[in-house]
Amino acid sequence: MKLSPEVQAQIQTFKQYRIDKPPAEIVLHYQKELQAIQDTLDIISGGWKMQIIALLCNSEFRFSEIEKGLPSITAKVLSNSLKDLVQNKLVIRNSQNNSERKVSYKLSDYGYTLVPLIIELTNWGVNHREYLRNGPIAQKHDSKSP
Amino acid sequence: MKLSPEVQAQIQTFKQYRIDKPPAEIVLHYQKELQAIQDTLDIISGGWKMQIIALLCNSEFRFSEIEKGLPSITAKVLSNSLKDLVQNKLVIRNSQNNSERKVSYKLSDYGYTLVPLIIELTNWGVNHREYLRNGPIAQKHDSKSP
DNA sequence: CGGCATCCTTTATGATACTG
DNA sequence: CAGTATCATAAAGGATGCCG
Repeated sequence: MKLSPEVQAQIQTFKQYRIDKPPAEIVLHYQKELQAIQDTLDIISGGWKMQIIALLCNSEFRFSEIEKGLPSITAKVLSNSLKDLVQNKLVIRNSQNNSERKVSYKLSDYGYTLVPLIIELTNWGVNHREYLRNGPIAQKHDSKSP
Repeated sequence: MKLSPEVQAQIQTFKQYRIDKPPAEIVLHYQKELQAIQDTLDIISGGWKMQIIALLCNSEFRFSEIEKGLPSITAKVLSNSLKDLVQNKLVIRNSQNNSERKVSYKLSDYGYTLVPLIIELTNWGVNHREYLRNGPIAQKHDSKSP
């Protein structure tokens, strides 16, 4: 686990910021944040949505291309996920010359606002693999060595 | 939707970076990233985990305090979630003087590595509420006005 | 090709009750 | 207080087949 200095600072801020109140009030104080987290997760979690979005970040894909790209997804789940994403305005469905035979999907501008989140998800996942491989001890040594 | 200049730059980078390859190869190229995203989501999604973590960021809580803090969670789900989180080394379970009557949970150092993710989840959720309220048109005007 | 309909299995969650 | 056990239900996911 190598954390960038900014992230370490971010974490330190989080750790040091303490509200001097009983738990119940702390909870109250963070209601909105917790709700926001839930809102986001409701949209992106649940199956494959985030992977689909991550794929679409990089190119426009057709239905079957996504299907092949995410090998263990089924047509039904993909279909449902895409429908949700389109409804949430994150993804744009393009049926070329009205033929249902040639449909492609791409991220909307709004969809691209998820980029920072995608980056964090990716980073953490990559780090986590490392963490699992190296064992929990690895981050013990001094991080200041040049 | 107001996006910070850095985020806008980030998004631009993402949008402009294109691999000039057929979709199948793009997919191949991103396999590892997609896997990482999935890994992360496997750990944090599924129920209430992220909210629990977000709560624990701010203080040490006892079981019943979390239960009250997340009003619609049930003891069973909380119990399972905590067990998973402890197993993934994100949360530390503290049973004071071995009495099962007084147990508290807090984030581990490793758990704190989720902070950047929590921030992004929160940000996006907050923005999304705004987006839903203002309608999708709001981000149309020039972002450079001082 | 891009799906939807159907059926079936698996998982997750809820309600309720109970224990050390 | 901090859970576990049990039962019941809902929701998600897979398999298969069909259609425009």
